[in-house]
Amino acid sequence: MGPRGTEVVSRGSLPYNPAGVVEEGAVPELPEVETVVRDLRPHLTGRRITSIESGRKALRKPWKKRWNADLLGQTIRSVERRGKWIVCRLDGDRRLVFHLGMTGQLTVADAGAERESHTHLIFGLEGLRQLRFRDYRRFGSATVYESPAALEQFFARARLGPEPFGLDATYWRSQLARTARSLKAVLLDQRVVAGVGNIYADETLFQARLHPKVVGRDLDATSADRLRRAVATVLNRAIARRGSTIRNYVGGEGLTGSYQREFRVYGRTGEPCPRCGAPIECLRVAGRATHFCPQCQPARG
DNA sequence: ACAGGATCCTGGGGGC
DNA sequence: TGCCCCCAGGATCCTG
Repeated sequence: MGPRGTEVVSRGSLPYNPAGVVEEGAVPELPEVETVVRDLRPHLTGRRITSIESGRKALRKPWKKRWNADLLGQTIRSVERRGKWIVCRLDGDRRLVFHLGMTGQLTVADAGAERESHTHLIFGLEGLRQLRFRDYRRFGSATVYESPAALEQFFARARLGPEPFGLDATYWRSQLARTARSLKAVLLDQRVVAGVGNIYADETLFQARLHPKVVGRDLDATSADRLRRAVATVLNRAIARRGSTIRNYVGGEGLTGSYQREFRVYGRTGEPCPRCGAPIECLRVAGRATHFCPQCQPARG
């Protein structure tokens, strides 16, 4: 049994409000996830989990009932980011891990605050606060790993690549040199570098002045280095703006990001390139809508 | 091994 | 007005 005052609630379904306004999240890539982590950290660190409520609808990975008992009464010791994953370290060495998928939101709210639709998990915290996980499209996940080794095994099995900051130049060049895939596909591949999604892949390629369809192994060392630096530059700039808000994405404190105002190419099809004025084009590359400037990002060169 | 495609999911928007 | 279809794109599974 957990400490006094704790409870496990798993009532099968949480209040659902189909008429409620769905606030579509931004696509959470590294800058958005980093913003959420920074926002949540002061609210979660040192807080004990006093109750857990899980909804009936399954997320990408189903929440296991036994995790309720596993986590109850445990204290959150730290909140970190790894790629697009959010990792909460608990005492007892367990890890509570979230992925926001496409539309996930992780926020701290007062226990009495209105429960919004598509809320799938609620962790009661000391001080009548709650950690809430919403995700209307349910591409996100919440998972518990029994030990740091178990979490590392999961990342290893997924072959999660290195963080995009301070990337080793030799590693980066070799990753590009060994692949026949497009640069767009390489940037989206979490095994090569962790954290980049569709928006920042396009912004990165514009920053590096490289065409998204250029094949990795065709890239010379100078261009490869330019791309490596562009990834960090673009992501850092976005973090400084608290990520991008498209429609109603909110960070962990309910605040919006502003990087979307600085998109150079993403979602700007037909608009003039901010560098040369040529109309931005949109192609399907690696299965994703891909925005680029045909003048600044020539297909060959 | 590698690359590309299908799958999951929901709401919004365009076409007729 | 309503229906149908497509689109958005994270990770992961499947196929060639």
